[in-house]
Amino acid sequence: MQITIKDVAKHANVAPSTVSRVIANSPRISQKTKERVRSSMEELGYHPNIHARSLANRSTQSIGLVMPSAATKTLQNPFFPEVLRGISTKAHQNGYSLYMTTGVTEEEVLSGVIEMVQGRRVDGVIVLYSREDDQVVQYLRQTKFPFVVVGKPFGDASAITYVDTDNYLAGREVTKHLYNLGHRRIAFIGGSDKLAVTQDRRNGYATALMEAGIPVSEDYIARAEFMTKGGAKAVRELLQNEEPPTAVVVSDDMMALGVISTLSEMGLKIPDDVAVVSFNNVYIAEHSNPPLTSVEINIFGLGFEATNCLIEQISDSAPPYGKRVIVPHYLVVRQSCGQKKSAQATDSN
Amino acid sequence: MQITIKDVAKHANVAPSTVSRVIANSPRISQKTKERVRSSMEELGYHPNIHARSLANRSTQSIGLVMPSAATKTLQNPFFPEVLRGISTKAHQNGYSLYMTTGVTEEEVLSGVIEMVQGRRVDGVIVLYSREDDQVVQYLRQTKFPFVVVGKPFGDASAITYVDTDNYLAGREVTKHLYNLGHRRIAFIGGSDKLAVTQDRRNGYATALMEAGIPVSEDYIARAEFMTKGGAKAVRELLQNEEPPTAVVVSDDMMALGVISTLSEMGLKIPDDVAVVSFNNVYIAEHSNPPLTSVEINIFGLGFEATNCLIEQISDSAPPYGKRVIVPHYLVVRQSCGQKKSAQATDSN
DNA sequence: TTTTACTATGCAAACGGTTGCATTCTGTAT
DNA sequence: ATACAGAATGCAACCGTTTGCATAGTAAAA
Repeated sequence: MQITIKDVAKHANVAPSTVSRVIANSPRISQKTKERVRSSMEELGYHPNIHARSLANRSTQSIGLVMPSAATKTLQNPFFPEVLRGISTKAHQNGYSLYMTTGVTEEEVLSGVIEMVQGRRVDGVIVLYSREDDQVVQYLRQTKFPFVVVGKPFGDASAITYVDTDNYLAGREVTKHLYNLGHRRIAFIGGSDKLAVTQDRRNGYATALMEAGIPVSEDYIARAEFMTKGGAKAVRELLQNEEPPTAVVVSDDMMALGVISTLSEMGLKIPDDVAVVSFNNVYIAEHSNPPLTSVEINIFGLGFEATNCLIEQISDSAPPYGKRVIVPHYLVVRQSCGQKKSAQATDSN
Repeated sequence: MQITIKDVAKHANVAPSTVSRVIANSPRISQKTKERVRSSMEELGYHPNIHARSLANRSTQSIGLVMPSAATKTLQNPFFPEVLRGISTKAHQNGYSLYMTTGVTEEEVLSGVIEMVQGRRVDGVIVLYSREDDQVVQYLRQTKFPFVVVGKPFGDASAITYVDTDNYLAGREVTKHLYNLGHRRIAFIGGSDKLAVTQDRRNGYATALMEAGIPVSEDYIARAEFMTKGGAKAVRELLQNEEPPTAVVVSDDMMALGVISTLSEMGLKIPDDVAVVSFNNVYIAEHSNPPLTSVEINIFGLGFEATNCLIEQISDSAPPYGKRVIVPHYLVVRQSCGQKKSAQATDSN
C-alpha cells in the first residue's frame, strides 16, 4: 500500500492538515514542526499522490500537447522533436510535465483534447500547428481554456495567444535573395494549403516577385506533403514547365531534401542548374548534399516561448488571450543556393 | 464549474453510482437506464474527471516515458522521435496516453521517475535507454513497478523485460560486410561506453575482426557523443594513425553524418578513400552525401513492442518481468560503403 | 489573576469518482 | 394471498489531498 499523508501525520504526531501545510511550506507552521514532519516524510519515503492533490486543488502541474492528426507521420519531421525540446526545457524549469495524446484522424485528436480539458488532466494546452477551420482551436476558445498556438492562428488571430515566425517576411527575403543572385524564374513548393505556414511563406514569395516586377504564375507553384517524398513529386511537376525554374523556394527542409535528391537523380546540378532554398534549418540541413541554404527559425525558441506564454496564462499573470510573440529568423547561406552569377550581376542592382 | 457525475445523475433521475456503472458498462444496469443516462451525459457534455477516477480505482491510463538525462540533447537524435512514434501508436491503440518528464541531470531524471511512480501518475514506465549503473532501473526493480527497457539492460537482464536489437550480431555483420568488400583496416566509432548499445556493437565489431584473423587495436576504436560533432572529432582522431583505416563502422547515423562531412572537408572521398557504415537507418541516412549504408533496426518497432510488453505487464496478462523481445534488423546498402574492390576480390573469398 | 491577541495546530468538509452491501421492485412458485 | 428468488438501483464509505474555520496554547497587557 502507498504511504499517505495520514501515515506521515501519525508518525510525526500531527494532523494530516499539518503535513499538508508543511508540504506547501505554509508560514503558519512552526519551524520545529516542519522539520519533524519533513524527517518523517523522508523516513517513510512519502510522495504525495498526484491525483488526490489535483482533485483537491484543481491543478495538475502538466501541459497538454496537441500534435497534428497523424502525429505518427508528423514525428518524422525534425521540427517536432525540436519544438518539443523547447517546450520540455521551459516546462521542466517551471515544474510542469508534458502530456501527449496522439490521434490519427482529426476527430480522434479533438476527442483527445476534450478529454484532457474536461477531464482536467492538464492545466493548459499547446497546439503545435495552425490549420484552417481547426476544430481544436475553436473548441479551446469556446471553453476559454488556457492555450497557445505555435504558428499563426486563423480567424480572429488577435484574440489568441500565439508564437510564430514571421513567415511572410521570411518568404519574401529568401525569394529576394534568389532574385539578387540573378534568378528570374523562381518556383515555390509548399506543404498543405490549409496550413498557415504554407500560406504565409507563399505570400511572402509572391510579394517578393511582384516587388521585382515578375509575374506570379501558378505554374511555378506546387504543393505537397511535408516530407521528402512530397518534395520529390513536386519538383518533377515543376520541371515539366516549358521554361523550368532556375531556382526554387521550398517551404520545408525535409521537402527540400527530397527536391535535391530528385534533382540529382535527374542529372541536374545544384545550385548551378537549379538553386534551392528552404526553411527551418533543421539539424540535417547542414549535412545534406549540397548543404541547404535555409532560414533558421529557432524552433527551440518557438517551443520555449510558447510554453512561457502558456504558463503565464495559467498562472493568471497574463491577460487570458491575445498575446503574440514573434521569434526572429535569419537566412543561413550554404551551398544549395549558389552564388551571384556575374552575367546577371549588373541587372540585379 | 465542471459537470460532475452528480449532475448527470440528477438529470437522468438516478443515483451517482448508477451513472458510474453506466460508464463502466456494467451488466447490472438495465438497457433502458443505460440509454437514458447516456443521453443525459451527451446532453450535458459530461466528461469524467480523470483524477477522481484514478484516485478511486488506482489506475491512470497513462504510460511514463524516461528519456536519458539531458533529454534536451537526446531529442536531437531522430532515434527518439521515431521510437516515440512506435510507442504512441501502440499506446493510442490501447487507450493509453503518454507522460513525459525531462531532467537535465541524472538525479533530476530519477526524482522525476520517483514522482511518477510513487505519485501514481502512471501505470507503467518505459525506459528509453540502457546505461550501466542506472539508478532508474534499479529503483524500478526494487519497487516492482511495471516497466520495460528499450535496449539491453545491465545486471540481471533475465529478470527485466526488454526490447532490443541484436546489436552484437549487427555489429558483427556490418564489420564482416566491410571485410568482404576487401577492407582490412577497419575502425570503430562508438558513443558513450556506458551504453549497452555501444558495447554490443563494439563487441560485434571486435568478434568479426577476430573471426577474420585481424587483431583488434585500441588505436582503431574511438568514442564520442552520439551526435554529428562527436563523429567529426572521433574521425579526426582515427586519421592520426600511421596507417589510417580504410573503413569505419560508426555506431550511430548522426555521428556518421559528422564523420562523412569531416572526411569531405579533409578532401577524402567516400567510399573510395574511406568507407562508412552505420546504424539505425534514420530518415536522413538516405539523403546524406553520399547516402549512408546503415543497419535498419526498426526503431518504430522497438517502441511499439516495448509498449506492448508494458501493457501486458500492467494488465497482469504477462509474468511481471523477464520477457525479452528482439526486433530483427537488416543492412541497407547505399553508397557510403562502396563496392567490392576487384583487386582484393580474390582474397576475400 | 484575568483578559487580550496572537500563533500553532486540528477538525471536517470538500474535490469527483468507484464499489461492497443493502434495499426495492419485479414476477413466479407455493 | 404469501413467500421468495433474482434483477435493478441506491446508500454510504472510501481513494489521498487541500483548506476554511475552530480550538488550544502561550505570552504580554491590564
